[in-house]
Amino acid sequence: MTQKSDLLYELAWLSRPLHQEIEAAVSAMLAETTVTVRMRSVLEQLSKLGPSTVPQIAKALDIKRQYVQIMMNEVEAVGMVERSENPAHKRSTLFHLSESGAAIIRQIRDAEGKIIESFGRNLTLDEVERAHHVMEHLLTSFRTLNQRLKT
Amino acid sequence: MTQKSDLLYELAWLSRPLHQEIEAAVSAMLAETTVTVRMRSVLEQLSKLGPSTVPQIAKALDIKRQYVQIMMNEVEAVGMVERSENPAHKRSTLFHLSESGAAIIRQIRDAEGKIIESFGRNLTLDEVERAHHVMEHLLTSFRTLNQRLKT
DNA sequence: AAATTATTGACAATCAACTTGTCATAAATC
DNA sequence: GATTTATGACAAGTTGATTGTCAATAATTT
Repeated sequence: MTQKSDLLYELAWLSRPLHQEIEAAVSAMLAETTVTVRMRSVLEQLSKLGPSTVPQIAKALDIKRQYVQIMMNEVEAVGMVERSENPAHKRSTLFHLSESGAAIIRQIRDAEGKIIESFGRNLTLDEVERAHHVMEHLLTSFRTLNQRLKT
Repeated sequence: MTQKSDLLYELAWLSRPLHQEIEAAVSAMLAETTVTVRMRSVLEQLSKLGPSTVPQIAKALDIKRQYVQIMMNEVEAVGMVERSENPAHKRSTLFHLSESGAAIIRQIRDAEGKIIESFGRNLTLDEVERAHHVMEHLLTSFRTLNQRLKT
C-alpha cells in the first residue's frame, strides 16, 4: 500500500465523521425553528432545482420517492410549499416554494453560509477548488464502483 | 457569499453522498462474507487502536457505548475477538482481535485498499495531501462549532 | 477505612431515516 | 386500444443509532 493510497483511504473515511458533525450542526441550528432537518432538505432542493415533482427530488437526493413524499407532505402541511399549475397536469404534481418557504430557506442558508465562510478564512480558493475536485473524483469513482457491484 | 465560501459549502455537503456511496460499497463487498458493516467497524477499530474496552471504541467512533456493546457482543459471539487478561481487572474488559478476527479484517482492508488504489491513479500525492488537509480542517471546525452549540 | 461518585455491562424502549411492498389510478408508449 | 410505466397513498419492516434505568464494581474524596 502506497502512502498516497493510505491517505486517500483515510480521506474517504473522513466523510463519515464529517457528515455526522454537519448533521449535528444543522440540527442544532434548526433547533429553535419549526423546521426539521428533513424539511430543510426538501426546501433546499426546491430552491436549488426550482419547481419539481416528488420523484425528481427523490432522484436528486438519491433516496426513495416514498420517503420524499412524506417529507413533502410535511412542508406542504405547514404552507412552505405549494402546488404549481401543472401544464396539462402532464404527469405528476409540481411543487414550488411558497413565499414563506422561500424566506425560510434563504434565512437558513444565509446563517449556514456565514459559518462556512468563517471556516474558510484559513483556506485559499485554490485549495478549496482542488479539494473539491478530489472529493468529486472520489464520489464518482464510488458511484461507478457501486454501479458495477449492483449487477 | 464569495465563490470560495460557496464552493466550500458544496464541498462540505459532498460528505453526505460520499458517505452514502462508501457505505453502500462496503456493504456490497461484505455481502458474501459473514461480517456485517457494524462488525467490520469494531474489527477495524481494534486493529487500529489495539486491545480496547467498549467505552474506548465508543469514543473513537463517537457513538454511545451501549451500541458498541451490541456490536462487540456480536463479534465476540462468532469468535472474532477475545477478552484480554486485564491487568488487575483494572476497570473494564479489554478486548483484542482473535486470530481469525485479525485475518478477516486484514483481508477486508486489503480488498478495500486495492479499490482505493485504483481510484487514486488519476490523483497526485500532493493533491491527496492537500485535500486531506482541507477536509481535516473542515472536520475540526465543525467539531468546535458543535462544542459551542451544545452548551 | 468509609462514604461518595463515576464507570461499566446488561437490558429495554424509543427514534430517525430510511427501504420494501402493495394497490389503485392516471398517464405515456407501443 | 392495449400494455407498460409512473405517481400518490398507505403499511410494515430495517438499520443505526439514542435515552433511560439498574446493579455491580471501581475510583476518588474525606
